[in-house]
This record gives sequence, C-alpha cells and structure tokens, in this order.
Amino acid sequence: MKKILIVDDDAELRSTLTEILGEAGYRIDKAASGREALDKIHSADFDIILLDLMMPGMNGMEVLSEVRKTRPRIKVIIITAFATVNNAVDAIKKGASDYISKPFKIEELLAIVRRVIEEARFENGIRKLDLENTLNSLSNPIRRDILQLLHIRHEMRLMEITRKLDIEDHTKVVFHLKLLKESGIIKQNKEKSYFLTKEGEKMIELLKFLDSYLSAH
Amino acid sequence: MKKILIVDDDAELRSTLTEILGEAGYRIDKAASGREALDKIHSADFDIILLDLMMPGMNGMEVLSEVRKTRPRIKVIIITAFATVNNAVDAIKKGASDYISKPFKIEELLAIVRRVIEEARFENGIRKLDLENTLNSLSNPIRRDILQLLHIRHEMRLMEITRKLDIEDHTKVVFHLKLLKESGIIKQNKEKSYFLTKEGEKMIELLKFLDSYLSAH
DNA sequence: CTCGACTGTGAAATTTAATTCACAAATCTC
DNA sequence: GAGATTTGTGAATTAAATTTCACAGTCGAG
Repeated sequence: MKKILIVDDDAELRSTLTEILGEAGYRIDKAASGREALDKIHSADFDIILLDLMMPGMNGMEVLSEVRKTRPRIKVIIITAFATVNNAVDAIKKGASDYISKPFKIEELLAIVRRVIEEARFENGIRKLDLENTLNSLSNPIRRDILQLLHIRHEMRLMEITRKLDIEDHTKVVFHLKLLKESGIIKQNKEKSYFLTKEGEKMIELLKFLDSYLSAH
Repeated sequence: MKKILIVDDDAELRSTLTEILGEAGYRIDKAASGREALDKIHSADFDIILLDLMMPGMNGMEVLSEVRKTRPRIKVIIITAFATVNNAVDAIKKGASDYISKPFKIEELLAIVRRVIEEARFENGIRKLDLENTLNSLSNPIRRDILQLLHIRHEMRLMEITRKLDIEDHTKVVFHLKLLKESGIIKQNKEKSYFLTKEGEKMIELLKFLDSYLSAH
C-alpha cells in the first residue's frame, strides 16, 4: 500500500489523520516540523506528503520546493486553514497536487488522496518515450502490415515485402522500414533480410491483444 | 480447429493428405473434381482449400477464380507437380496464398498451412477501422492526457481541462476533444462536461495495459 | 564485364495533423 | 443587463508525416 507522510505541527491533527488514513490502509509516518519532514523524506521513500503550510520554523512552502527539487515523483497535498486557501493555490502553482482546507470531512480527504494516487500511477508509470514510440509505430497501416508480414514469414527482403503489400514505389517501403528500424522493432541481417526483434514480437502480441480487445464488443 | 477442403482427382493423394492434416488436428473434407469442390464450398464454410491445378474437367484455375469471387476470405493453397510450378505462380498472381509442389515433405506442407492460417487470422480478424481509430486517438499525447484526466476526475469542462493541462489556447483543447468525441471515446452532458464513454474506459484500460506491458522489460 | 534487379539516399512535393487567430453565441456574475 | 467567462466555429497557418522522384551503388547471372 502507498506510503504517506503527514507533516503538521498540530499533534492532534497528526493523530487524527494517522487514524483515518491508517484505517484506510495506508502506511503512515509523521513529522512535526519542516526540518523533520525533510529528514524523513530523504531517508525513506514516500508516495504522498500531506503538508501543512503554516508551521513554525521552516514553513511548508520551503518543504514543498525542496521536495519538488529532490523527489519530484512524490505527490504533495497541501493542508491549509480555510482562511488561507490562497496560499494553497500558490502552492499548487509550485507543484503541489491538490489541497484540502481545514476543517474537512473524512470522505473528502480520502477522495483527494485516492485521486492523487491514481494520478501518480500514470505519471510515474508510463515511460513516455516507449509509449510514444510504440503508438507511433503501430498507428500507420503500412507499418502494421510490415510487422505482420515479418511475423508470419520470419524474414523478408525489401522487394518481397514491397510486392506482397502490392506497393508500387519501393522507396515508400524503405521509408517505413527505416522508421521501424530506428525504433528497434525490426533489424536487418547481412543478407539484407528484415526480421522482427524481441520488441517487434511484442508489438505483434500487442496488436493481437488490441484486436481481440476491440472485438470483444 | 480450421476446416480444410482437399481438391484433387488423385484418390491416393487425397487420402494421404487427409491423414496428415487430420492427425495435425484439422477438420478435413475432400472433393475429387472442380465441380464437386465448388458445390462443397458453397454449402459449407472452409478456411483453407488445398487445390490441385491439373484436373480433368473444370481445372483448378477456374475453381480458384470462382472462390476468389464468391468466398474471398478462404485461403487457397495450390498443389502442383514440380514440372508446372509456373502455373502455380500464375495462380498466386490470381489470389492463391501459396503453393506446394509434389512430391512434398509432411513438415513442409504443415508449415505452409500454418503460415497461411496465421495470415488469415490477421486479414480477417482485425476490423481495420476500429484499430485505426483507436491507435490514432491514443497516438497523440494531448489526447492521452485528456483521457487520463477524465478517467481520474470523472467529468470535466473545457476550461478545467485546459488549465489542468496548462495549455494557453483553449481552442487547441477543443480540437482534440472534438476528435475524441467523433471517435465515440468521450461524450458531453447537458452541463457541457466531458466524460468518458464505455469505449473511453476501454482506452484507459488499454493504456494501462500498454504501460505495464512495455514496462515488463 | 555488362545488364538488370535490388537496395538505398536525399530532396522536393504532397497530404494529413495540429496550432493559432479572429470572432461570436451562450452562460454566469454582480 | 453589462461585463466577464466559457464554449465553440471556421479560416489561415504551421508543423509533421508520408509519398514521389531522380539518381546511385551493389550484387548476381550470363
């Protein structure tokens, strides 16, 4: 389960939050000051920080910028008094994910935490380059055809592919082959035959999956 | 399992082929002439036809063109004597999938049949339009972002999305929303809020799958 | 060696996708 | 209901993807 750090100088609020979030199944740690928070952040690995902006000593904003700088994957949710919502908005501009103003309902808090976690799932999970690359390769019908051909025939040379796809201008095929090669999806052996790499086989599996997925109404 | 029709005037070859392919798990039917073959083709539903070109009466070529015309999904594999390979090549130009010349090795035959089946899987299976549509929608990062936002937030209005994505010109967002709407991936309610359709939720699942798939090394 | 088929490059042209801009109707806010 | 905000359209522009074309080196067969 996700690990949450609660940062607030108010001991009572800390234990309230600990109780609520603990019951919801999160692993909780607490810090009573900005200083203590940063120590914990640098020694352990949190997913979310619940951060009070108004604290004596190092204030929340400083903690926020430090976290953004050194642990950009950690999501920060600001806790703020109703009267100082504006500060929270500033905090969001500096990279906080959301804020919650005191007093708050339990459900409201949990909803925000859940949403931020979901958000993090995407941001941290997808290595954009690969996804981008994959989708670009698959989005062109000629490239898909080439992949399928190479899957079926194991290896083919330029003109074989060109004829099989019934394309007049072979340099058109060259163009797509080059893109696929650059993406590491296909390779070429000494005999000039093109064949699928391991990545390429994955693309085929993906296509099959997509197919069956889309067919399932 | 796939259903294969064997068309050959040579009774011995018919039973040899039946034995080999039957053992390999295919469902087999036989025809001794072109006429008989067409009757069977029009009454039952085959995946593959093994067709001898040289037969008395209606010859294989005629059967081939008839099949191409009325049952374009059926794959035809030509059986030909070694001496008449040229005819087989002509047949392939007319739409046959492959040929095998007598005498042949069992493994050779099975390999060709398997390959042709695999080929058919793709050609018949993927409804290109949906695939096209899906991949186009997912291939743009802004559209992916929008989908993910709508997934997390359930529903959002134009300017909410625009701000959350930190895009200056809202009409840019309008552009992508329109595309997504046309693809049936999102819809809009009376309050102008955009939300994911069932299709849209599928896209999200696909993205998650893609993610984990690509992450798995 | 010479011809024809094969593989490929690079620039130019074309097509398609995406962005920007000027503007306006609808809706909200005070 | 005046002014700001939101939602949207359509044309013009820009950018990106794809196609076409002219050409050239390589390779195998006769």
